[in-house]
Amino acid sequence: MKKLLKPRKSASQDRSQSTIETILAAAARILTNDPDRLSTNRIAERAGVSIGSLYQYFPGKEAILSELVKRFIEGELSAIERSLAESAEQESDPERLIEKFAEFIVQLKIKNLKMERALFSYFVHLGDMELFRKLDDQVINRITLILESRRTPEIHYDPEWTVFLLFHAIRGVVIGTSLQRPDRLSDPAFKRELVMLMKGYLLPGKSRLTRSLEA
Amino acid sequence: MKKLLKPRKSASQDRSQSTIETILAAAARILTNDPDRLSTNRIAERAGVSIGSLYQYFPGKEAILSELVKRFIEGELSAIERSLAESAEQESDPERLIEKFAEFIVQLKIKNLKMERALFSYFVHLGDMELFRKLDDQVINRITLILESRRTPEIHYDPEWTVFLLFHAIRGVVIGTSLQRPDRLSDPAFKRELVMLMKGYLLPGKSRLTRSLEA
Amino acid sequence: MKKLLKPRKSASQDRSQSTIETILAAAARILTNDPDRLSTNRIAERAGVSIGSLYQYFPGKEAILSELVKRFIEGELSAIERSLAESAEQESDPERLIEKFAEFIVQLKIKNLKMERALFSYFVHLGDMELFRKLDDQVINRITLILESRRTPEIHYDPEWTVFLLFHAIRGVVIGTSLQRPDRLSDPAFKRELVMLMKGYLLPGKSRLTRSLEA
Amino acid sequence: MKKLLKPRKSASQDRSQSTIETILAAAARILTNDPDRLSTNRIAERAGVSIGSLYQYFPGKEAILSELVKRFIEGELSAIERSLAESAEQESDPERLIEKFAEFIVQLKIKNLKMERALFSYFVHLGDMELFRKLDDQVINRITLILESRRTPEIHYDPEWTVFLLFHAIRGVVIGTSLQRPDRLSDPAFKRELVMLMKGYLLPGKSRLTRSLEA
DNA sequence: TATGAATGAGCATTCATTCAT
DNA sequence: AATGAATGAATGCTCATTCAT
Repeated sequence: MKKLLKPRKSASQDRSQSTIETILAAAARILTNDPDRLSTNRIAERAGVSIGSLYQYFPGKEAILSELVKRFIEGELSAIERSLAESAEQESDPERLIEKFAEFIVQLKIKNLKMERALFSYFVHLGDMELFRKLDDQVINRITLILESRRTPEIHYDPEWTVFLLFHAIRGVVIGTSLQRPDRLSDPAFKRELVMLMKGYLLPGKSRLTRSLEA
Repeated sequence: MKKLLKPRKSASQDRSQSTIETILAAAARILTNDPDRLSTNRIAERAGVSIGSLYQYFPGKEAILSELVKRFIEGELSAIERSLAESAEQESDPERLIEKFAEFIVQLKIKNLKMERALFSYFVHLGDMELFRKLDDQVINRITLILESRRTPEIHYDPEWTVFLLFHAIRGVVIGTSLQRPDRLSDPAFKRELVMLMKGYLLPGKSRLTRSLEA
Repeated sequence: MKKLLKPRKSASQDRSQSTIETILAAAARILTNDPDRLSTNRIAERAGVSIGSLYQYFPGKEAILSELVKRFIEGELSAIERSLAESAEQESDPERLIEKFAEFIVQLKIKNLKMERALFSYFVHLGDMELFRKLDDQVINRITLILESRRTPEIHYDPEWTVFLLFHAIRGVVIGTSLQRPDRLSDPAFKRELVMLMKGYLLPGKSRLTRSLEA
Repeated sequence: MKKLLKPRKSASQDRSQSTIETILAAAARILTNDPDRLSTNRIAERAGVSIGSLYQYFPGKEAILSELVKRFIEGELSAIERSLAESAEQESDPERLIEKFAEFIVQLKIKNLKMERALFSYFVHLGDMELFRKLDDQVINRITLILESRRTPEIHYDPEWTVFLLFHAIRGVVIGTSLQRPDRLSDPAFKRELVMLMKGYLLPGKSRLTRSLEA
C-alpha cells in the first residue's frame, strides 16, 4: 500500500488531514479570541471550509473541543515531562528543582493561558469534565511518578494528594490571576510567591531564612 | 444601618423589591440546578413574572447574573469576616488560627460550590470578570486588613501578594476538586492537605514535626 | 375577570388565537400543495409570522401537524355523525341507509382527500401513528355505537371487527384511487362499487338482483 | 430465459451488477429497519461502496427507491400469479378459491409489510406515485386477466373496477391494521373478515348461512 | 407598571450531490 | 471505473430583547 521508505500519506489523506488541522486551528483561534462566539458555522467559515466538511471530520462541536483539549493537555504534559527530566538531570537540590519547575510552569501557563481558560470554562459550562478529568489525572500521575523517582526525604509527599492539590492550586492561581490581574503574571513577585507556595507545601521544614535570600 | 432615618418604602417599592427578589431567587435556582438552561424567559417563567417585568427591573441577562455574583460574594465575604473575627478572638496561636480558618473556608466553599462554579464558569465564559474582580479585590483587601491587624512575626506576609495567591489557590483547589473528584471534598485528608498548603505558605518556618503530629 | 354577558376574549388572547389559526392555515396550505416542502420556517414565513412566534405556540413541527390531524379527524367525525343521524331518521331500510352513507362518505373523502393523504403519509413516515390511532379509534367506536343502535338482524356485524375493517378499506380505496386514478373518484361507478363493497360485507345475504337494479 | 443465447456479461459488467445489487440490498435494509435514516450517504456506507460509485449507477436517491419499488411489486406480482395459478388448478369452487387467495394475500402482505409501508409512505410523501401507479396497474391487469379466464357466472365482476377496488381495499386494510393494531394481523378473525369482505363483494348472492359455518 | 406577543439573528446539524484525483 | 473530500442550502429550534396594549 505505501511506499517502503516514505510512509507518505496519499494525496487525499493529506487533504483530509490538512482540513482537520485547519478546522482545529480555526476553532482554537476563535476560542482564544472570542470564546462566546464559538459556533460550528463560525469555525467552518473562519477555517475557510464548508460546514459540511466540518461535520465530515467531527461528529459535532464537542468533538472539536475535545480534540483541542486532548492536544492541549498532551502538549502541556510532554512539555512538563521534558522540563522535569532536564531539571532533574541538572539539579539535585530539591529546592532548586522546585524553583526551576515553578519558573517553567509559570512560563508555560502564561503561554497557554487563553487556551486553558477557554477550554476549561467551556467544559465547566458544559458540565462534562470527563475528558479534562482523564487527562488531568494522567498529568498528575506522571508527575507523581517522576517525583516519586526523585524523592528525597525532605520532600513532603503523600502520593494520593500532594500533586493533585498543587496541580489545582497552580491552575487556580494562574487562571485567577490572569482574569483579575493579568499584569501581575509578568511581575517577578508572582513567580517568587508561587515558588513559596510550592516550597512551603513540599518542603515544609525549610527555614524562612533561605527563602528571604532567594527573593 | 439606615433603617432609622430612611422613610419606609412605598407599597409599590415594596412590590418592586419583592419582584426583584423573586427574579433573583428563580435565577439562582436555575443556575444551580440546570445552568445551561438559564435564559431570561425561563427565569421570568420560573419567577412567575412576565418577561416584560423582568426587563423592567434588569437591563438584561447579565445584570441579573451580576447582581447574583454581587450578593454571592458579599455573602461569602461577610461570612469570612465573621469567622475571622470570631477565631481571632478565641485563638492567638497563628497555627491554630489557620487551621480554624481552613476548616471554615472548606465548609463554606463546599456549601456554596454549585453556585460558585456556575457563576464562575458563566463569567469566565463571558470573558467579563470585571465584577468578580472588583468583589474579589474587596474580599482580598478586607482579609488582608484583618490579617494585618492580627499579624505575628511568624506569619509570612507580603501585603501585595499573600492573600491574593492564597485566595486563588484555594478557589482553584476547591473548584478543581469538586469538578474532578467531588468525593474527595469530604475526605478529612482534603482539609488536612489544604491546611498544610496554607501553613506552608504562611508559616514557612514551622518544622515538619509539628505537622506530622497534627495530621 | 370577564364581562358577564359577553365572554369576549381579551385583545391579546385574540391576537394569540389568530396567530395560531394563521399558522395552522399556512401549514395546511403547504401540506396540501407542496407536502415535502413542509418546514417550520416555511410555515412561519407563509403565515407571515416570525419563526419565534410559531415556537411560542407550538412546541415543534409535530405539534402543528398533530393539531391539524386532530381538527381534521374531529371534523370528519362530526360530519359523519351528523350524516348518520340524519340518514337514520329518514331511512329505515338498511340497504338504503348504507347507500346514503356510502354516497356521503365518498363525497366527504373526496373533499378532504389532499389533506388526509398528506397527514396520513406524514405520520406514517414519522412512524408515529399514536394520534391517528386514537382518533381513528374514536371514529370507529362512535360509528360502531350508532350502528349497534340501528342494528337489524340483517346487518352482519362483529363489533370487534366490522367497522374497523370497513374504515380502513374505505380509506385505502379512496387514498389509493386518488393517487393512481384521481379521475375515477368522480365516476359514478366508483360510488356504485364502493356501495357494493360495503353492502356485500354488511348485508351478505342480499341477492345480486337487488344490486343490479340499484346500479 | 435468456441464458443460452445471450453472451455472458464481461467481468466488469458482473462487477457493476453486483455493485448495483449491493446498493439495493443496503437501501432495502435501511428502509425496513430505520426508514427515516435513509440517505444516499448511508446507503453507500452500508453497502461498502463509495458515494461516488453509488452515483455512478443511480442518478439519485429516487432512482434507487424506484428500482426497489419495481422489484418489490414485480416480486409480489409473480407470487400472486403463482398462487392464483396453483389455486385455480386445484380448486374450482369460487368460494374456496377466494378463501385460498385471501389466505395467501394476507400472508404475503404480512411478510412484506415493512417494505410496503416504507416504500408506500416514501412515495406518497414525495407525491410521486407514477411508478407505483404503473406497477399497480400491471398487477391489477394481470389479476383481472386471470380472473377473467376463470370466471364463473357467480363471480361479480366488472372488469374496469372490481380488482382495482379490491386491490386498494386490501392494501388499505393491511397497511392500516399494521399501523394501528399490528397485533390483529395474526388474529384468525382478521383473515376471516377479510375473506368476508372479498366474498361479499365478489360473490354477493351467497347466503349468510354459508359464511357462519366457515367462521 | 405589568403583560406577553412578536421578533429574527443565530445555532447545531443533515444530506443530496458534484468533481478532482 | 472508483473514490471520498467538499459543498451549501435547508432544517428544527433557542433566546435575548422590544414594544404595543
